[in-house]
Formats: sequence, C-alpha cells, structure tokens
Amino acid sequence: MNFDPTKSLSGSGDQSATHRTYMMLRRMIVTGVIGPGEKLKIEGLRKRLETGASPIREALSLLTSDNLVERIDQRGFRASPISRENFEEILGLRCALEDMALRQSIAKRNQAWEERVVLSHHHMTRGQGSGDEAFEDLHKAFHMTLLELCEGPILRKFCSQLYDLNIRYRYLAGQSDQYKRRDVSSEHRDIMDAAISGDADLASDHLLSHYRKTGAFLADLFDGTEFS
Amino acid sequence: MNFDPTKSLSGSGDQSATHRTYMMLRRMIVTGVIGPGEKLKIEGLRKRLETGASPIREALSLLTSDNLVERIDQRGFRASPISRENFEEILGLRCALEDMALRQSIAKRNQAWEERVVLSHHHMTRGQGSGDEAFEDLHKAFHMTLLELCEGPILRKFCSQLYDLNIRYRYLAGQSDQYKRRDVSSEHRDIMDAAISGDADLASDHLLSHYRKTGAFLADLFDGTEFS
DNA sequence: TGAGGCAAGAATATCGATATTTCACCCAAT
DNA sequence: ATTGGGTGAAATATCGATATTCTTGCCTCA
Repeated sequence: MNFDPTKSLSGSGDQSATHRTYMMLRRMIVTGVIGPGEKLKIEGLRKRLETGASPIREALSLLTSDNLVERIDQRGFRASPISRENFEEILGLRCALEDMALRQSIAKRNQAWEERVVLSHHHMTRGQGSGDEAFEDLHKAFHMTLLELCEGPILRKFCSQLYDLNIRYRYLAGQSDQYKRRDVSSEHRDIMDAAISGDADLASDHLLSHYRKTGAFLADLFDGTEFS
Repeated sequence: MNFDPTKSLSGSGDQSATHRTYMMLRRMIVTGVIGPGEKLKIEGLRKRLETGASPIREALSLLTSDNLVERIDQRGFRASPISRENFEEILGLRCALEDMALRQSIAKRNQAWEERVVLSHHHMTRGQGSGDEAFEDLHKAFHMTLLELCEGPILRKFCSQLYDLNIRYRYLAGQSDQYKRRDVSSEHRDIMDAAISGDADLASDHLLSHYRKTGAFLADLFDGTEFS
C-alpha cells in the first residue's frame, strides 16, 4: 500500500533511502543549515526529509562516526557542538595527516595522476563563478586528488573527514564567499606545481601554509562576536 | 569501561539495546568469532543476540565507521576483509599517530596522570593470568592511558580505532597467547619509565619498536599458511 | 551444449505502531 | 521562597510486518 513517486526514477538505480538521507543531513550540518549543538529530532527530520524513522536513525549513526553528530544514549542525537579547541585540533591533525598523505602520494606519482590533478584544478578554477556549494565540492575534489595515491584508504578517509569538519567552520563563519575571493588561486597553483614537479617538501610547505592561513583567518572569528 | 554485560548493574539503568549489540558485535569481530569477510545476516544475528532488527542495523552502522564492518548498498553488511596491505597501513598509521599523541601527552604530564599510568600498568601485569580477552582489555587500557593527555579527543579516537583493528589481526593469527608470553613486560616497562620521566624521544622509540616488533612478528604469518 | 532469462526463495530496507524513557512544569510542604 | 515529588506531554528506542531487491537454480531456445 505504499507508493513512493521518488522511487521510480527511470531505470538508473536509486540509492537507498539511508544513503540519500545521509548525504542530505551531512550537507545540512556542514553548511550550517543545521546549527552546532542543535537537537536532531527524528520526527521533525522525518517530515522534513520525507522518509521514515529507520533511514534517519541509520544516517545519524553513520554521521556519528564522522564526528558531525553526537549520540546521547537514550536521549537522541544532536549536531556536534563547536569550540575553539575543537577547531584547533582539527587544523593541527589535518596538517599532520595531509602532510603525510601528500608526501606518500607524490612519491608514487605518475602521469595519469598528474593529469587528474591538473584537471581537477582546472575545474575548480572554473567553478569560482558557481554557487558556494558547487565550488566547495570542486575544492574538496582538488585537495583529495592530491592525496589520491597515498598508501591506503584509511588515511584518505581520515583526511576526508577532517576536511569536512574544517569546511564546516568556514560555512559557520559565513566566510565562504570571502574565502573564494581571497587570493587563494595562487596558493593552489603553488601546491599543484610543486606536487607535479615532485618536490614534496615544497608542496607540503605550500599546503600547510595554505591551511594555516585559512586557519588563522577563521580563528580570529572566535574572538569576535558570536560562536556560542 | 565495560562492565558486566548483564543488564542489572545496581542502580544505574540499562544501556540501550543498540549499545549492547554494538559492544557484542565488536568483540565478536575483533576476536574472530566472526571471521573476515563473513556475511552478517540480520536475521541470524537477531536470533543469536536476542534482539530486534533495528538495534542490529544501527550497531552495524556504527561499526562501519570503525572500519570493522563494510556496508554494501542494498546488499547488507559484512565483516571487513583482511589483507597484508591493510595490516601494513594500520601499523604505519598507528606508529605515526601514537607517536604524535604520546609526545603531546608527555608534554602535559602531571602527577595524577603518572599515577594512572603506573596503576594501569600494574593491573595489566597482574592480568596476565586471566583469559585472553580480559588481558587484552587491560592492555588496551594501559596504552590508552599513556595517550590520555594528548591534545584532543579526535586523535584519541583514531588511536583507539587503530588499536582495535590491529588487535584483530593478532586474534585472527591466534597468537594472543604467544604474545602474552613473549617478553613484552620489559618493553612495557621501558615505555612507562621513559614516559613518566618525561623523556618523550625515548618513550616514543620504545613504543614504536614495541609495535614494530609485534608487527614484524605478525607479518610473517601472512607468508606462512592461511589468511584467505 | 551453452547462453539467456524467468521464477521461486531468501535477505534487505523500510514503514507504522508501541512501550519506555526523559523533560518540563506545577503544586504542596517546609 | 525554595526544594521535592509527582504528573502529563514529548521524544526515543524498539518491535513486528511488509514491500523491494538480490540470488540462485532451472528451463528453454538457439
């Protein structure tokens, strides 16, 4: 007795409701549509996302391990709170792990990889005209491509998680625009050029300084007004 | 932090069924009761663990992010497979992250921490007579106590995850016994002494050599007989 | 004989409903 | 006035049932 019109989207395979829900919730939390510390009520989300309770609970469980959602036993879920300490830990870990991953990746570089790096950089440059979210996707793709050849999937996963956590702070600060306009292009180009030429030390320097610059920029906001 | 699985712990209420299920499944996978790559059928687990399908699905989702379980969209869950590459990545990452965490921890050391380290070491030494699982819990507690003061919870969580993944290989190799009997006591003592005296370099050396020794030992097993 | 496809069976994903638990508020008693 | 207890409302955790999807084995047709 159950017709779901969204389910019959021409032959091309749907993903599971859980996966859809996971992606939507993640985006909502990262972009700040759902604020830090906000209570995530099943019933509310059920209506908002037009799905049942089970997919939502599962998606939230998944997000828990991404450190985007906290589970309070017997008391539901809430979006992870933010804090200066949290931000600083993310930045520090990110620098350490991406440094490691980038060096491994460069060590194993080959032509196909170099081409993918150039391409993703190009796409990102092009995407500066698009909306914030579209640009951020391309931006992430570029950074992840740089790490693509690193030793293993676990490290890549950690980096990806930390990336999302970091981006979240940028969205919350509402500075995504400003960031895009900052002269970040040259920083990206420096990283890319060094990586492709195989100079791991230089590439890592550029990468970390890129992160720390953005980091210092955001850290100031904590001293400013908001941020409970 | 895990007490007796029977629910009636005086006064303090039960944990949720999801949490119980999570702990049980995790233990079963880590200790090899559930083998690598094994299909995890909801219905089977439902009967085996005497609970409903929802808690099991949620527990499996949680385990997915610990890299102990893989989710195959629309095709259920399976215990993560093992491989030499996977093992080596775990070992390498573990060395890198625990090195970092241990140094941070030592840098912030204080008397209360030193006492906890000594105590957990003592408990571990004592526990060598107990069963494998009991000893492994104490062993983990000791190592995690060493990292207790590190900068943040994310790093600790990563270390804890990697620890479990590593231990799993030891169980799968069926060498937990042998490990216990190896002269691991002196290695632990060296680590502890260096940590407490504040010599981060020395402590880290001891810790990493401790891991690598065990690592080399296990790696040989891959060349030996089994391991699908 | 082999490839392709259909059908039955099994397993998953999801829904709706219910039993517990928690939370917020009010009232009484000191 | 403040604390303690109790009550009702809201939300969660869990269960049982159903719709969907995948798998496997068999049968037909070239």
